Amino acid sequence: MSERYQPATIEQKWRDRWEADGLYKTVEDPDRPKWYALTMLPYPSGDLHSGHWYAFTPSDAAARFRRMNGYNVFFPMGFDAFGLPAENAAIRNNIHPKQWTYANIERMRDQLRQMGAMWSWEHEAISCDPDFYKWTQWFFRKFYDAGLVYREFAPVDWCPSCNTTLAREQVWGEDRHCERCGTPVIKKSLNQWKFRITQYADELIDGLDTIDWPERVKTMQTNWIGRSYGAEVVFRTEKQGDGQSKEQGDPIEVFTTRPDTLWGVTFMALAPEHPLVEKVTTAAQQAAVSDYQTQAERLDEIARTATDKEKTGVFTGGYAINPVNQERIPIWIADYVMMGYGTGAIMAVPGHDVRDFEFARKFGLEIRRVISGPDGETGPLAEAYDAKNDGAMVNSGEFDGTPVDQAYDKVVAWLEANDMGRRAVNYRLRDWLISRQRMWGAPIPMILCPTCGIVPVPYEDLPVLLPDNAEFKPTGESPLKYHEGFRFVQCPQCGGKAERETDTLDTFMCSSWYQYAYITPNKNPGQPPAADDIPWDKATGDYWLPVDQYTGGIEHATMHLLYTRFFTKAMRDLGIVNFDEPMQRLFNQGIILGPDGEKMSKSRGNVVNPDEYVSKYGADTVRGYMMFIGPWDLGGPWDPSAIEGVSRFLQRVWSVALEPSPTESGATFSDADREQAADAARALERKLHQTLIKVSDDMLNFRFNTAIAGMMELNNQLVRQKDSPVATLPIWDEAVEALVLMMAPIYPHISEELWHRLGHSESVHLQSWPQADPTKAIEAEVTVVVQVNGKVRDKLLVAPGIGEEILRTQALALDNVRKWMDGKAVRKIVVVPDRLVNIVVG
RNA sequence: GGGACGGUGGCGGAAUGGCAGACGCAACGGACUUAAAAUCCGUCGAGAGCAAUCUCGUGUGGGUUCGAAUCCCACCCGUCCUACCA
Repeated sequence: MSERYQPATIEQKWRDRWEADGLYKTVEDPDRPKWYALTMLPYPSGDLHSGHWYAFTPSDAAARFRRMNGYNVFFPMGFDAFGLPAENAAIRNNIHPKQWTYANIERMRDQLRQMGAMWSWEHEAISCDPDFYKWTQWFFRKFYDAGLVYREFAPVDWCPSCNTTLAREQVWGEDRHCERCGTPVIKKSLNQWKFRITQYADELIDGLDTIDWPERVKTMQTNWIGRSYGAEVVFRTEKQGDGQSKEQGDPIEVFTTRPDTLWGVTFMALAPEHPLVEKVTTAAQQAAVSDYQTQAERLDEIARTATDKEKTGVFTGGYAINPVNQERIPIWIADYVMMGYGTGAIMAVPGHDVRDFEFARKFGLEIRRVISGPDGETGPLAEAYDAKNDGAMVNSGEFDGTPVDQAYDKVVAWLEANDMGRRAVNYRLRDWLISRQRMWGAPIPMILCPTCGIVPVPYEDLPVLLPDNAEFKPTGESPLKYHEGFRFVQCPQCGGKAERETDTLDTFMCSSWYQYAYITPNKNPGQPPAADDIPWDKATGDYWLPVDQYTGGIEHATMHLLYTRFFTKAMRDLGIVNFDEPMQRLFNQGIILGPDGEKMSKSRGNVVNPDEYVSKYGADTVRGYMMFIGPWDLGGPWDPSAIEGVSRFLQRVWSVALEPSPTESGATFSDADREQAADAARALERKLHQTLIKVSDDMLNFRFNTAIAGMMELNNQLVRQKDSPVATLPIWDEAVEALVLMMAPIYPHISEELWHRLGHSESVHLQSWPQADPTKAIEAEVTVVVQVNGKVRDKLLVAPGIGEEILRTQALALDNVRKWMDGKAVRKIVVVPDRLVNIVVG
């Protein structure tokens, strides 16, 4: 009797051996197709949790599967190590964020190794290493030189709890809260650095067609960028003082998606903070307007309750002239107009826009119909009519009668010809705000000189190092501002006294290029990054890039996944890479929940610590369980009892593979037994090849749950025949070995142990994936269902590929079928070969 | 308000136009055991029947089809995303 499966005794042994043998070291090999498999890197928070196991172990299985299928796989790992938790821990425990972070990395590296994944640790990259962030700063500098960076004094989103500004993408939900801590953001006006991501808006949408990413992410990015086609129309304000005058004053640009409704404009509305408000407001309305502006500003500062959508606004007393018909229309201010979208001013068409309609009705403004109804109605409107497909223009002068589907083109052409406006595209996307007022990030390599203005730190002076002795006071300004040695410098241009920028870079900047850092991490250690260099060894990068398969959570859909695409496009334009998209394929795994089906959280007390399960069942069982719960993209609750199933499966495989064959145990078989075994052997061979087909397909498509089910079925068949003469035949060993090979990607330790115990000396992870022979998978007999009027009444056991005529005849001869036909006339017989016969009578 | 995804046994799920419930968990019955655990064998959608077998059954209602969990239409419910986007 061989001993039982004891994961504790084999798992550590094999991990040590793999490392000693350099089994997972990456080498370039021009003879094999390359495969760059990348998993979103973790933040070194201190402990590996269930979510890490759920994200990392299936992606490891997929990478291992590729490797067994002949790919030269690059599978690196690293740490996204800058960021707020380190700084908060620093404040709490009075320990430098650097110490806290590196201690956590040590700890997490050990925990990660327990997973038994095939990461090539020699390519590890850590974003807070100076040899990493010198390149992050280099990118900032390159982008600055290319005109993709600018500094702007403008209102920005500020998280009062994190004490820093946030990018638009980091502000979530209807209450506009901080993505990290949940605190509602407020507005502040500050000098901030931004990336011109909007320059790439079109390409960021259109490029989605060229990559194999989930539709969901593509939709989210497309909506986030929010491209809409329309027109810019220039209205002019009426000069102050003379109510009758039609003289034109200041231009007010508006963006509209419906230029064909221009004749229905009955008022204008400006965002409360629109710069022209001051100019158009009359003395009589000044007090009311100021009050409203103060109130609107307060609304930004208080948590917004967007549920209350009652329209508010105030008349400025000013008027504008509608360029298409010279009508004089009142200018209002209203907080439903956003300064951050379009031009911050709208032409209001109450007849055909719900919001304008509500506003007009509340304030008694004119509601005019300029598009006829679906049945040609031209009468007054009881509600806003948003005509898109039917109707025609009315009350619109020379355009009356133009059908709406032609209206846009005709009106825009006319506007352009008469210099009143032009075709325009508008985006919801804002430029990426990258300044953070915190110290645990890469310093922005800029110097502000009273004489020369903004001066970038010269390449040869990079990196701008973070001081190890900075205070970490969260004051709302970067703590680096209080570090005099850091803050005060000589201007590199004039040599005079100057100050460093003390803000640091958004950590999303580090993760925008980390996939490139893995290629040759920490290139030229200790050396400044040269302007004409790139952050990795070019030849190695040419071999591995771009990423073939990326996996990670969907929560980054409009943050990291958008930023890294922007980065790659900007890099391409700088000649750093020669492709358009950083990641060819993307798979989003789901979220692992607590046993109660709720998101795991300390406050709920439903956090599952994977380490407990690893020490009880072993890493292989936990890996298998993660993949067996259900489809990987679905996630789901951690069910502590269901893990038993995977554990039992591994136990059974262990004994099936290692227990002595029946004859070795002293059993004897008669000739008759052996004859019967021949049939059973063919059945086993069939099952084996059917399983190979199924599991190969499932593994390729991340369907680990059904792949595991397939292996369980094969193993169940082996268990049933363990004591029969089949277990003495060559097919038995073939099936057992193939099962062990199929298990290798998901269960790397036990498969290695079994492989060696089965008499092999080379690692199972260097073997090729077992190939299915489709001819051996064909069933000897298939069950053909016989239906009468669509209901199953009997079954036929026939040889596969049998002719339709024979099937028809045999089906009609069945007793049960004749009974249900009840002597009625046959109207039709549907035959699907190898599947069913349906006899339609009546 | 808009968008996406989903709704199948007690539970996780399988089946993407052709035998609904693979695989696993839980439960129940049995073997082994002094006993328990572990292991092994068996049962396991609901209802009727001694049985062969029959009826019903994939959120609800309709439709297409010889045939629908699967395709189409309408609705209900759930989850996530997004939101005064002009």
